[in-house]
Amino acid sequence: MDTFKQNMMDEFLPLRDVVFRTLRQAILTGEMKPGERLLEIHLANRLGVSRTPIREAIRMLELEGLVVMVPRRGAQVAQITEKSMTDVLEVRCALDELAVDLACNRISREEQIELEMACEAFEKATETKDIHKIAKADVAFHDIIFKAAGNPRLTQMVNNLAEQMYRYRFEYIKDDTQHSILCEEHRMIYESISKHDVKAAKEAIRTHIENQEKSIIKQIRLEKEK
Amino acid sequence: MDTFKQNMMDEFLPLRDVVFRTLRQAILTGEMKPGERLLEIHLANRLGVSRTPIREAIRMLELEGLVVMVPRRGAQVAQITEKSMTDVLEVRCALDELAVDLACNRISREEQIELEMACEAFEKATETKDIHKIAKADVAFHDIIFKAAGNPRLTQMVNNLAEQMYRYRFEYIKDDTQHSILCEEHRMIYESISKHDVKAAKEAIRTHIENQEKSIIKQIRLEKEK
DNA sequence: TTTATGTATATTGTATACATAGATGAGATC
DNA sequence: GATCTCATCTATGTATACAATATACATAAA
Repeated sequence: MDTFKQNMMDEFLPLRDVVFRTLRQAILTGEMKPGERLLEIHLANRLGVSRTPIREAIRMLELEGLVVMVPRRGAQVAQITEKSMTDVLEVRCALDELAVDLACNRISREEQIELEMACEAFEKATETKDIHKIAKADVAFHDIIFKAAGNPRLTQMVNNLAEQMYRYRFEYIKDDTQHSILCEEHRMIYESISKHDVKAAKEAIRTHIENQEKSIIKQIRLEKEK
Repeated sequence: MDTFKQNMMDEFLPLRDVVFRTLRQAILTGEMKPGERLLEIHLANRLGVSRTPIREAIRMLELEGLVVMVPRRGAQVAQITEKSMTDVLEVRCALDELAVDLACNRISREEQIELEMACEAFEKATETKDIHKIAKADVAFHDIIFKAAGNPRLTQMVNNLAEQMYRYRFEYIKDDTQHSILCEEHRMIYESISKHDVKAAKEAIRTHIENQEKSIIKQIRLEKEK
């Protein structure tokens, strides 16, 4: 929970936002386990703030679906089931398809270049075997697509969904037998968008997401056995 | 703002949720205009509660995109531009397509019957010319599709998006020259889903949403002129 | 006349205090 | 020994008090 201080330093934000980020991170990284209760006073003492910003942060987490409220018992970290994960992925896939569709039609010359560079940067990153770096390069690649799609609302929604799979992300990227496949998929996506080939681009992103889905499902089943 | 008492009676909810619903309704019905500030004490006095539940409700509205926060100046009702509306509709269309796609594959025998009945109920409703009734029947029809799609996450997201167009909904339904077209569209959707014809169903729902979009855009331009 | 500065005020941000419902546990009764 | 009752305790829900900051207005200097 020492990310609190980092988030604190980062910017000049209201405490609620700092708390929100801190708790979200804790949930997404698995530091706070599903079912775990979020006791307000406890968190307040822990983070050195009053209950007010804690409560406001919980309201935000609730809307994001990361915690669920039990009446008169407060908040607890939302359970993650295989079903809830495939539900999220179904939606995410549809939104990612929309994003590449729009990007095909709206991408600018500059963005095309950015996308190509991001694609290459990702390949380079895989060579380093540094999973944080790889994850970052991956996000950067997809972000350019969203920017090119020119629909902030879409971007916001996909980001929120993508975040929910954060905790499985690293497991996926760690598996370096997958790296060449990932690079290939990125290249396919980049090329189809460049050629404004909507059909191919959607196909490519779908494959990309579906592969991720398989990996995540595998991970969930593995955890369940434990 | 007297919907507050109604919401209050409705159930045994925390005040924050009552306030949330009340404010959301006020924004969606246009009672609170875009750009209007949400002054906490003001609202608290008006609704007869303290600032705490008001603040928590504002956090929720913020996440839903209905209000925007200006640092140290508080919340104001989000502006609605033609762009923001088409952004929402683009996403909504993609999600609705996903919904019918899933529904085609997952709909049960009972749900098929429900859908047929809802389709007929809608036709009957249009004959009454009672726009509230028509709107309700329309929602019911689409709700069955979401239920059949079997993805609660998807349902939640579409509902949120659909809500944002609430204020234009009535204008759309009021235009009774459109009623026969609406019925026809619903019938197309119902039949394609019944036949598990994914392609046709997606085509049908897309047409349906695009028609709505045209109507909404027209409405926005009309308001702009004033 | 314009700009800068100081002060008052309004409003958000944060902390704390009080009220109430639900959980827990001890003791009594059957 | 089991169950029921009541007291107590814990945590949330709500209200209020206090702090910090932005805005507006007025006044003074350039």
